Amino acid sequence: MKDLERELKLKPGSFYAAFGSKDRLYALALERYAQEGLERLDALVDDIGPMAALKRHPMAILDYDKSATQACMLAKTYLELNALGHELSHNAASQLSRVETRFAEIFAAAQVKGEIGPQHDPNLLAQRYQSDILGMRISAERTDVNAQAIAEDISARLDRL
Amino acid sequence: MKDLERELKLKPGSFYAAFGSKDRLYALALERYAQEGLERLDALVDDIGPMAALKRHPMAILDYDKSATQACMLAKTYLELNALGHELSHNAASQLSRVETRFAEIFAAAQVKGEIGPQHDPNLLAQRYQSDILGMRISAERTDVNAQAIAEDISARLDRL
DNA sequence: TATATACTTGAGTGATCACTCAATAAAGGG
DNA sequence: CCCTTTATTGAGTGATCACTCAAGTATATA
Repeated sequence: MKDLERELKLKPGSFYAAFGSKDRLYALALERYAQEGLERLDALVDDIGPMAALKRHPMAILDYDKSATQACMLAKTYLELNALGHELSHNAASQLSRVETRFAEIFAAAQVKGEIGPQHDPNLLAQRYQSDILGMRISAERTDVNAQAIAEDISARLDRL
Repeated sequence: MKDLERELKLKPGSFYAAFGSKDRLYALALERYAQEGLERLDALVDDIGPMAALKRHPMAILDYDKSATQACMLAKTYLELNALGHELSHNAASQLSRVETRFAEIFAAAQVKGEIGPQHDPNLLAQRYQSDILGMRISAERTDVNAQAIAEDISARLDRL
């Protein structure tokens, strides 16, 4: 809160008039975070098609704003607050599901275009893909792990579907 | 601390006499956590060999103590405390590296036995494997994700090396 | 200009945090 | 049995947390 007050140049009273509470603003931040991530993904799909977008997405995540924390804000929030039984863990969980659903839609689109065999379940592919990305993003925050190699491997694995 | 005092039946003074500080005990807990995980892994290797152990390990993690939090304590600690610049994030990071190193050794052993082709780098395989497991363990903490399917997929992928 | 309305201010509130320490009790040695 | 040492106790400390609110300032309307 101190950091926010300084950066936003809002005294506590103004902050609470504007946002209601720390948690309310945090919920908004979670939503925007997920929204912007999805927009970048959708832009990729529009540019290069569903399968190519899924293959490119992991590396795009690593390239995007290297200065910021690499691990997923939704996952971090979920893990941290689920353990405490905090309300906001539900927000984080539903945003994660929202992203997962979009992944599934893109896998399904790739399947329709024949880029993935019809034997695969797009929902399972999406869960595995999201799991891979969460792992990669944790790894990317470590200094002694080659996250690029992991991103490349995630992409390479999509070729073998 | 309240929880610890209640469970350990130690008043604050006794706690600090015994453990020094909250962080000192936490460091011990991180070490034990990593140690016990490695011991279960090594037992698996002894029982069924390196490659079979790596294939079985993901599902074994999900089976072990389902009542507890599924996400990796080392990863959770690292993510949470690295963001705050906290000392203990280094402890968590080095325990993660210790586990990663053990994975690499097991991959190397599998390679010696001819269960994995010689073109693979055991260190990279270990990083990707650990990343997969961290992702799986996050997914396992979500109620709407089929973590078993992810575990099976991690194993299945090892067959294609 | 006069007055009503909206926004801003920052000292202050109660709760909780990790932690301390003087007092007390228990254990061990001669 | 006394005395030294070691362990336990729990009220209390200062720091920090999210948050409040009465007072002050700016803005809009008549």
